[in-house]
Amino acid sequence: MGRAPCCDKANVKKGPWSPEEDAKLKDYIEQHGTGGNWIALPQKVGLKRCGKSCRLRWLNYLRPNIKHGQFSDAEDTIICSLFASIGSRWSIIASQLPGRTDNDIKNYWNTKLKKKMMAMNPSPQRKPHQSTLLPILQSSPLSFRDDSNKSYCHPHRSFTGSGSLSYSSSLLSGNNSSASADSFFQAQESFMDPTQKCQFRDSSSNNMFVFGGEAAATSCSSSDASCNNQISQVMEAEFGDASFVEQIGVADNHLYTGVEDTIHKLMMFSSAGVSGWSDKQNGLWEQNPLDYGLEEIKELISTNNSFNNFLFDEKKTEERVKYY
DNA sequence: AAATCGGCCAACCGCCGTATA
DNA sequence: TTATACGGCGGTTGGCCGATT
Repeated sequence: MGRAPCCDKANVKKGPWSPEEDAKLKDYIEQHGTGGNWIALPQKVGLKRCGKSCRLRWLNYLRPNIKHGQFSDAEDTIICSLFASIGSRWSIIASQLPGRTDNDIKNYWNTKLKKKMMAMNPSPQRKPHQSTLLPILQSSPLSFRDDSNKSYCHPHRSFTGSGSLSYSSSLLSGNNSSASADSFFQAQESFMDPTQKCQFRDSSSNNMFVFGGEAAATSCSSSDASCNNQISQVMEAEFGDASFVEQIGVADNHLYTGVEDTIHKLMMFSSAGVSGWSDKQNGLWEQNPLDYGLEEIKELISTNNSFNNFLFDEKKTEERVKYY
């Protein structure tokens, strides 16, 4: 036999929470905690609510340090890069944005950010060097730095090269955004040594991103330096340029290893396609993975159990978002 | 001033994996 | 071992509110 029924569905209140209900729930949890049992909680608190409803209210609204309101450009960037990598795994994405809830991010994506992206890319037939992410990156207070203090920037581009190299804001802030976009990515592609690592730091959040070179290559278990080029090809197919940024770590250690692992596997996945590997026995690939656009990749992620397992099972518990 | 529209967001719904009796 | 509740998640809905006509 199973457990007793959780609550009398006919006698639970639905709809918006009153300030009195909020206060009751908040006071109780602050004094006694949840007790690890949400279903029993409403009765203890004296609320005619379903336990699930209490849980949601607490997690999305009442718990401490919840951030409401405007998302920063840095947050936009993180959301976009993670969405591109792992799709609509809102809880994982939320784990990278302290104070934000999965519900918040989901709403923000569905109502604003997605439209922002669509507006930037009205046609699915994107031109080369037309980046979905660029305008968001453009609006971020970015600076680039050379990880090894060695200058590898293009000599004719306006970077400065000693230690902390600052990216010229003039490239990003031009009136003609598409022109500056092209300039930006052409510049990046031309100066980047594929064996080197290029990082940029979002100064507002102190998040560190890495694209290109060794960082990506060493994330690839095959130690194949071409891995990085291959992930670039995948990203190029989707974004129209090879400059899509892989977030492989953040300075404040908020990034879960599970996410890193997912991105790592995404790289392996792209690498596998190039090397001719396929998993048709499992029905995983019907075509060379490099022939998939990112939307198709995300579709695969969301619908194909094999791929889902491939991406997530190993570190499932690590990926679970900790709300407390 | 009233009606309509559209954006925003809190909350609900339903599914899935896990825990438990 | 099995049936069922629980916890968690993503998708969707519906009401509120400000902007526009």
